[in-house]
Amino acid sequence: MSRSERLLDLIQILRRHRRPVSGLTLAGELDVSIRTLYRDIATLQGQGAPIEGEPGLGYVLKPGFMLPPLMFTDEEIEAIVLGSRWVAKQPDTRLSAAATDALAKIAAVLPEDLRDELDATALLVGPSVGPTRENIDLGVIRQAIRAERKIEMNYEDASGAGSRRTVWPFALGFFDKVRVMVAWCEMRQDFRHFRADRISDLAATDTRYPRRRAVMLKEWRATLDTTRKL
Amino acid sequence: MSRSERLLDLIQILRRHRRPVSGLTLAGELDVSIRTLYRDIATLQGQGAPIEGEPGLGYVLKPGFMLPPLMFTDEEIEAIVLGSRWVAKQPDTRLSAAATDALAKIAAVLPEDLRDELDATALLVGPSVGPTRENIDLGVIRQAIRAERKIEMNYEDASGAGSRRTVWPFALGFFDKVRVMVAWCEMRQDFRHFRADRISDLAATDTRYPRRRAVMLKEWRATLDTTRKL
DNA sequence: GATGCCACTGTCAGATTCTGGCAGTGGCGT
DNA sequence: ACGCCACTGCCAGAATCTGACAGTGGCATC
Repeated sequence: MSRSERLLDLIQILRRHRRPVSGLTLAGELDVSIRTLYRDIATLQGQGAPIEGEPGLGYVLKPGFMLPPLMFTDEEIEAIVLGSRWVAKQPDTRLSAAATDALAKIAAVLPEDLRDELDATALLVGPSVGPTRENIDLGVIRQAIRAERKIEMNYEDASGAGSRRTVWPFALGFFDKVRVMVAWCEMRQDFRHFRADRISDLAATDTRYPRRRAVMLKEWRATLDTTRKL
Repeated sequence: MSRSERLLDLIQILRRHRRPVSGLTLAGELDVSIRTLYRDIATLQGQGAPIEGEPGLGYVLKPGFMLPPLMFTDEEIEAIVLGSRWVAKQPDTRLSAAATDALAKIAAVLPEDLRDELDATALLVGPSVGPTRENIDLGVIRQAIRAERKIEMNYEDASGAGSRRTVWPFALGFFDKVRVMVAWCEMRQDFRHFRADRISDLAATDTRYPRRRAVMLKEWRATLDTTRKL
């Protein structure tokens, strides 16, 4: 196994363990000496991987994605740049910032001439359609979805009636003018769509909901096959 | 200089020369022997770089972007996935396909568990707002922008009057319901916006327009500072 | 068809890099 | 004080990379 393959492997092993892992354990799994492991960790950190080591504990990899070297065509890069610019114009500030950061990260590693080309990418996104009346932080919803946590909130349905609900969120839909949370509603015991601008007093809980996000997403999609809304 | 650095250098050198370059020249620039150069080329090709060698001519790198290993946070990947999904829903078929391809390329190099996570990314894009009446191929415009070529077309302005024009396209704006080409109009001798759904009989020419795309983009942006439309 | 140019491959000794073991430092909690 | 562990410098042996040489085959020119 070549060195670069081993480095990718190391990242995968770190991903699997969420708790800190001792260098000795890692060295064992990779079948190299502890000395080499320290060198590998240093190399990865040098490449920007957010690995942290604490004496007495071990190593932890902060959650994230490591992409190996990758080749894109002009059109593929244009598509990614355009898409990220669109996301950057969304009202969800954290997601918007992430899109900007991602582009900046890509630009940072590119040679100068390609960076200019990125900047000059001729695809632009128009302004978003007027101010949104969402008064909640979509970041909280995305966070809850990632962690598979229940959410409590007040919701005002189309008829204007309000209610407090506990839901299991698993998707977020981006429409032209409105964002919609898709969740299992404990009250209705069914999938429900919640327009973000009708949600108030949102709070993510620490309670994990009992089903897997990906499974619920699949089931919900199946129920949509006829209506085909998202 | 380490081997991996040299490989990146090699790609940059190939990028600079658009004509085929002989292996001997490349070896000279990298300060390695020709034998090593052949090995490096083989390695890059193995990593997916579209390098082609022709006996009697030399090597050419097909245009594209090579990204070195890169680390993204969860939110940054979510932003890229969401953005690409949005682009994939755009009516421009080639760009839409490129977005899908880009996502597939990223998914292909990811370990299985991360690939699943990508698929299960909980951010969805709503359907586009009804059928577009564009009867031209936006891909032709994007191609002309990249190559800095003039375009000839018929255009029907807001008042309904039609005219045949030659324009220098340098940007493409994506709004909620309509796409707009931004170009220098030879007829008006000024920047003009052209709604894609009012363009017909579009044809890219082989004539290169006399100014740089990036410069025109900058100038045009300056004229917008007050109105702030894109 | 001979010649020149060039991509491309196999082989092998020597240069270079990587690796493992060892010794030692320092932080942290028991 | 002790154990645990991250982390560093050093050095000899292992693994890899590199350069030189020899040779094949495609293509165009003379």
